[in-house]
Amino acid sequence: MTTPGNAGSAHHATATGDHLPYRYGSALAQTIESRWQDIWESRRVFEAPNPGQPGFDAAKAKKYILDMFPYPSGVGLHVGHPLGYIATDIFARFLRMTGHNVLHTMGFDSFGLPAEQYAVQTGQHPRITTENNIRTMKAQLRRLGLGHDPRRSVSTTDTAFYKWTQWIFLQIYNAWYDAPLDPASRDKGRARPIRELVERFERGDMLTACGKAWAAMTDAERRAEIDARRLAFRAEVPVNWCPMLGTVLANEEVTSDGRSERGNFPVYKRPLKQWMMRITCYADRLSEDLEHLDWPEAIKILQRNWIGRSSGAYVHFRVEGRDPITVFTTRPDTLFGATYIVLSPDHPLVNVISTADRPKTSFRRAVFPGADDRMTCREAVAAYRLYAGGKSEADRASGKDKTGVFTGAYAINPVNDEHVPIFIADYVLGGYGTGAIMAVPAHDDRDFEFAQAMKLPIRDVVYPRPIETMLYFAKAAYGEDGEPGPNWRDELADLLGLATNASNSHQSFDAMLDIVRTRRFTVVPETPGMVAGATPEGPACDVPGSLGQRRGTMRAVWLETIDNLGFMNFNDMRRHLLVEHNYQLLRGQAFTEPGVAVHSASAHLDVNHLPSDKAADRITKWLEHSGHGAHATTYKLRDWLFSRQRYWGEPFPIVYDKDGVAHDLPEAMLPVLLPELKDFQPESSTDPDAPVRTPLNRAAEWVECELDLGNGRRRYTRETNTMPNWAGSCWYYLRYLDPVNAASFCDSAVEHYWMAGTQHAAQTPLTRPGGVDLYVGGVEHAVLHLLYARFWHKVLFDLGHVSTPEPFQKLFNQGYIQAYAYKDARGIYVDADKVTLADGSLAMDNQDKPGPFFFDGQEVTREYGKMGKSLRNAVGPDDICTQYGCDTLRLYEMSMGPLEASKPWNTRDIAGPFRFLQRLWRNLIDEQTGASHVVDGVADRDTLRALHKTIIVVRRDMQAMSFNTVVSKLIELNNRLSPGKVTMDVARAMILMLAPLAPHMADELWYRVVCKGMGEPLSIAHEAFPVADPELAKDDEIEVPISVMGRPRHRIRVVPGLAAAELEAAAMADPKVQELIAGKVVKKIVVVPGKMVNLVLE
RNA sequence: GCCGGAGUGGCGAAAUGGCAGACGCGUCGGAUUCAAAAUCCGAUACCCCUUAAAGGUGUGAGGGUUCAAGUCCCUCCUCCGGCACCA
Repeated sequence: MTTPGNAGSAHHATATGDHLPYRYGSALAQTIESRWQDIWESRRVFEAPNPGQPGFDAAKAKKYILDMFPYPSGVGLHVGHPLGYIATDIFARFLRMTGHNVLHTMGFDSFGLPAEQYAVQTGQHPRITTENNIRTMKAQLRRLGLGHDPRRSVSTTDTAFYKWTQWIFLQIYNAWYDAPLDPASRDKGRARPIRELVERFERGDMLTACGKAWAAMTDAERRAEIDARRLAFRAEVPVNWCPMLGTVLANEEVTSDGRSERGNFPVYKRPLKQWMMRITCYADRLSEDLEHLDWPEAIKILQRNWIGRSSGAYVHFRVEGRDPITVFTTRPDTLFGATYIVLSPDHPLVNVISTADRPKTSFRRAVFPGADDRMTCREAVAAYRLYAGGKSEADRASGKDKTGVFTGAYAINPVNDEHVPIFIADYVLGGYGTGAIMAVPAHDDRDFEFAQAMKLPIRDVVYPRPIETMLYFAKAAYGEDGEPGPNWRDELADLLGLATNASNSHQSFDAMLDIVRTRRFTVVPETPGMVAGATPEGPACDVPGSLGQRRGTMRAVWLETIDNLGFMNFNDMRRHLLVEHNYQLLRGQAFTEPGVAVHSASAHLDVNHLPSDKAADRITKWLEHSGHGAHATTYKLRDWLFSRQRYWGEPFPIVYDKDGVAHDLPEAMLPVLLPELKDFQPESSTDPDAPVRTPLNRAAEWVECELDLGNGRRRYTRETNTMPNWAGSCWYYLRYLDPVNAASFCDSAVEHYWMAGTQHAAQTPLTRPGGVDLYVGGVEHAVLHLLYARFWHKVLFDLGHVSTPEPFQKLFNQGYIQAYAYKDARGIYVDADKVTLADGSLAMDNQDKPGPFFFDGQEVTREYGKMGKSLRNAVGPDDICTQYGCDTLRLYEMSMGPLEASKPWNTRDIAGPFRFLQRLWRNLIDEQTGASHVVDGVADRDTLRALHKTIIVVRRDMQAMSFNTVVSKLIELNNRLSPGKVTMDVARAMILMLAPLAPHMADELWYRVVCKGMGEPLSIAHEAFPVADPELAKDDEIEVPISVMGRPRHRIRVVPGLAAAELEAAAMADPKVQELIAGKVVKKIVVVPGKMVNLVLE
């Protein structure tokens, strides 16, 4: 007999039979959940007061728990989205119950493309779409029972919010980076207000870039000087222009095959005047400050790689009659091996230096499709540029064949005054370093390939120690051109044995060769057993036997090595190493590791025999002294492109006067509101060269404005670009702290309180970066949001607006929820929830069945991937909440596995957590009457022990956010209990431990069981979490396994806490143990008190 | 190619160097029921065996360290993620 409304299919939540009106089923879960969600809201259970506000308790420690800012999508959430939200909610509830002031809320990153796209299609204003979406999402989130402070919720599209986004932009605009003069200094510099820059110029403390005295400069010159230093500035730069999206994109938003991350449209490089953020000033700090953050190591590595710090030197190569070419290298120690120079095809000097002749050269002048030796150098350069420009990013990445052309010009290597040819080639990138390199083919893979393609010389300047030894031997053993002795291979092998031994690094080659030669005539006493000790070759290798035998073995190894090097004979070796310096060419591969400098001496300096790092130091110092270069650190990170040609974003608080000069608006004029528009269409185009016009250009009466900026009312035009999506998410976590403050983006005292670092005894102020205590989100934001937000935060820190140098102290990346997806014959994804098996049953309900699968009568193929819209395999949380209740959904999502792991969704598995809740309910509640049938009194010893053991591990695992094991421990405890027999002490503790995980049921049980259904129903969100009594958790007796030879054979029962000797005695006294070792000799007994005994037999 | 992460029953997964597979799903058996669903109880890594006992094997592969390895070290394979001519 079933209740009509619940007569679902077999896997649906249990029906509430008429005879059991209070069985925990889908309907009861719904009732309980909405009832408590209402109570929480009306009683304002989760409001977290700020210091000074009513209800604030200064005695408690604070915790700021944060979820990554979601975009309110129109299609609603799927069960993958709330995974992190549920986890943070559980953790926040746990913290609340363990005596913390917890700030946890949720807002919306609501500017962005989908709402605008929808507006373009339907004409509905994006604000309306956005507000609808936010409403839907809030309702969905509410149904999950998340304990957020609703007063703190903000949306980036709120004018009261974006007023402050604009204000922060102005802080950045009105700041410059005061970098220390010495780049190696520990002081990394900081942002300062522009005002201080002007003061320094006025005082003459700082020299202007143009070289003129400040007082002698015109207004326009002064403005140019300042504008060139602002942290937010406009520049004509080659940008990623995506004509289909009608906007430019940041580097981070372009995929490696040159398409837009959003929409997968082609992206073109095109010079445009754009707003930029000088994030590169912070590259060093952004990289270094990662060290003290409690973030997953993988994310730190991702960010470090993205910032791409590399340290080396700039080297100036003179060019006769022209400006010198500056290259950047990370290997200044290889400067003597630079045999040519390569410029990127778009390097500004290319046109200047390429010559109009057709020189005869020992190398090939041009290698690329269409190369023609009848061309002059200049013609070849032009042809090559055309060819390289036509290559897409994808072509460049895939095609590893090196191409390039000779410019006809030569540069002078400062270290040896050698003339080296200058090439252009597209393997050198314009945007990195100086857009020019010195090529050291012997020690760089790419240069090696290019040199081979162009038949350029390859000269070794770094050898590993053995090759350096051979070089010495080739030179000194028989004179520079003497005949080798008959035993040269044996001598060399012995010398290599000595020279490669670390303890001989201080010995000169001469001395070692001497040892080799005298030893050959020394009779070695054949004394077996003489193993270690001081021998001429230092500590011997591990080969057993006599010294003579060991020498023989070492020599044999080195003889084989010599044979494998590919030298035909001694003279061949001498030719490659000593005369031609082209061993790497012979080997067919560049040697890119550090080693020892060779062939690196000139009239200016000599670094031979120095290890690579020392040689690099020496050469860099020489470059600096002689004015030919300087130490340098460069970064892959580019300045952040901050303009978008879209409607639905924050307007810039910037206007231009009739001369096109930018003026920032005063704070009193904020916010600059978005104008109303009818047509939101960006001017998308398939033509990469189409003119760029933004939607805001169409709001003529908004663009043209008359303002008084301090010098009377004048006409201005407004900036018509908008800010990128990332702007709001760079600082939203600060607005949560003080969401309605009209006077400031965030009150300073409030900011100090919530953003202060979590105190650890071992941490000094330097290693305590402070910030949000826990930030949970997906790994996809590793380099975009997390880098931009850190950058803004550091600027705000430098300018004194926030108190910590870092925004997010601890970061946690939750894994994805994955699911099966299905493709039809055309390769198009179909709705996964409609795919059936051959017998007509839904594939979703039988995930272990291998198929075949059908959709709409057609066979489809199965794949597996991240749940989402694109794979059409999303499962909605609302459906699950309706069938089982959100408490079950919460438990299921937590019990799937570790939070950080990606794991497959399997609807069928939800029954497990659901049954757990049902059993727990039944254990405490009479399903007939709905009243508590918990008995008064205290549980028996065994149950009490189980309870306290559970409390111990639940607390530990909650702390570690290991919620999957928390769930299983509670299930285990519950499985010991029976309906109507649970005592109040156990029931109480059980309910409290359940409260963070399944808060609705916990509150309901508390009311029915503990309050006995009397009085106002009140939430237990602020009750104290159970504390274990270690005495009660103690065992009377424990079982200790006895292993023989590492294999468990038997177990004995003993009282806990036995010392090793006692445990051993107990084990040996056991008759079964005696039987196991009967007739055998016990060699050793390993005893781990409380754990195990292992008997080692002969 | 480089940098990360991961490989444990039919499935999701547990396991401070100390009894591998907790807990859940599924499956099988039983109880309850006129019957079914739901619920409850029991079994469930594999091999040998009628069964049980006893034994053996087993954490991607191969080596090593250790009294003892899923866990530590080395080599390799597979999958997932990121970067990719960054000088």
